Amino acid sequence: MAKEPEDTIASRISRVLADRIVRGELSAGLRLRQDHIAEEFGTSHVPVREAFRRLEAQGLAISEPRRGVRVASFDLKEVREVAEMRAALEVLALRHAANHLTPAILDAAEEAAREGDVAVDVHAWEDANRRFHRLILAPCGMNRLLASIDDLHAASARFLFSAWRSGWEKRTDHDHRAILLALRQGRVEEAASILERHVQWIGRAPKSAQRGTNVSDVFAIVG
Amino acid sequence: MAKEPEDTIASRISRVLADRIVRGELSAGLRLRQDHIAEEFGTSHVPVREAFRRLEAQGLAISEPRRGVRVASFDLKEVREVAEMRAALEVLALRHAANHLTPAILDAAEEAAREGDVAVDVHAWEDANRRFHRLILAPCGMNRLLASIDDLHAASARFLFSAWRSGWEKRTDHDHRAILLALRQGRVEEAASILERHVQWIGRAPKSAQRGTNVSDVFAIVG
DNA sequence: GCTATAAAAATTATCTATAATTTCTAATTC
DNA sequence: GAATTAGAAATTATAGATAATTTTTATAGC
Repeated sequence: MAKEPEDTIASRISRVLADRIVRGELSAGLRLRQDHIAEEFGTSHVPVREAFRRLEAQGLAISEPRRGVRVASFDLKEVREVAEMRAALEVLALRHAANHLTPAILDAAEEAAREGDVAVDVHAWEDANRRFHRLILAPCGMNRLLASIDDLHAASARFLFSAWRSGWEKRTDHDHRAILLALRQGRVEEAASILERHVQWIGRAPKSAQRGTNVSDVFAIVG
Repeated sequence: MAKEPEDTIASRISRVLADRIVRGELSAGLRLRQDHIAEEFGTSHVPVREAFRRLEAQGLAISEPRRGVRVASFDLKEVREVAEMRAALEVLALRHAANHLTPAILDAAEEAAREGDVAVDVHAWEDANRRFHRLILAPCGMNRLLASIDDLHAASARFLFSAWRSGWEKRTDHDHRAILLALRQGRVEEAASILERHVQWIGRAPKSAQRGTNVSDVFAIVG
């Protein structure tokens, strides 16, 4: 019982590695050695290589032929790029989801927002945040779009975790509430425009560091 | 000499298979048997499996554990989804590219538009079309965004080829010209809005078929 | 003739082995 | 002591082999 969604060793490895990269347990630039990973998972390196191809496509690893795979690095420019892509795609998804949003879904999203507010660490906050966004976007029923958004969200979360490695301050997210309110009242375009601004905020720091700066120097209130 | 960009057998295989799928030589639903492909390329099946993972990420193939890989099918709903994603992302790219567009680039794009107008078949037209879009978007310098757009463009081209399998009528693309004119005169938002409408046109047929319809029943003047 | 079932063939997923390349280490030279 | 180079160790990419699963084919029953 408790069957996993995907069955192959390769997909399991790619999921675990993606999670570690996003959480910052594997830091940018680190070499991913196929034999070592194979040994850890008790497999040969063949499925490991397949997992690498997946991570590459997600933008979490980069592979140079004959020279191995390393954890992708990311600078502020890329974080902003991801934020803008997310803004564009989430707005699209929300417009299509709007008609299919039920009160039950909006209530669940409200609950996710509440959980974000009381989160005790950045991981709990991000988990609630991701649930919020997924809940209001999933009803669009556009699978390719949702998959892209998921990948971009992972990249954003990676930045979030790396920037917030130390310390966590509780705060209330007004944007999420404003989005829900607009949606409940049928003001879809207003919800979309708050969402757009909300997501674009990522990587826009108060005291903005310059290009090429290491990401962890910067702070951003993110969603 | 004449070194290819990527060196591994897996990447070569994935490029060739992607091209065949897009051109319709491998039709939707067809099983891709790793041993057969391995034999064709004179390799073992290991690099073939890696190529499969890449195609999967591009949305050109779907893989079911233990049951093999098949060419992804696509219906009108998915074509429209891709069109809307492309519209959203190309607009984003154009806004960022606008400041970096030189007269030389715009001239090259004009030339690509001209080549599209005189194309003798759908493949030549699509080639010119892709060059046009790439030329005006690439200067945005956002690699992840451009890679996503490329994948979406491939999906669009696949639809185009499947819809146009028989017959080709010459036609002039006014949108491309209008976009260039607006860009030359610095009216970026106007160019973006023409581009958005232009790309969204894909899959919007004159005599629109209903959901679940086979894609090749429908016609659309696409970009 | 059609459906169900069982055996055979084909196919996938993975492991082990190997050649080629890269990276690391240490000795040698200036 | 720093830079260079030669050799050793590690690593990648691919091939070949194998167990498990799925698909196909052929057969038996109705």
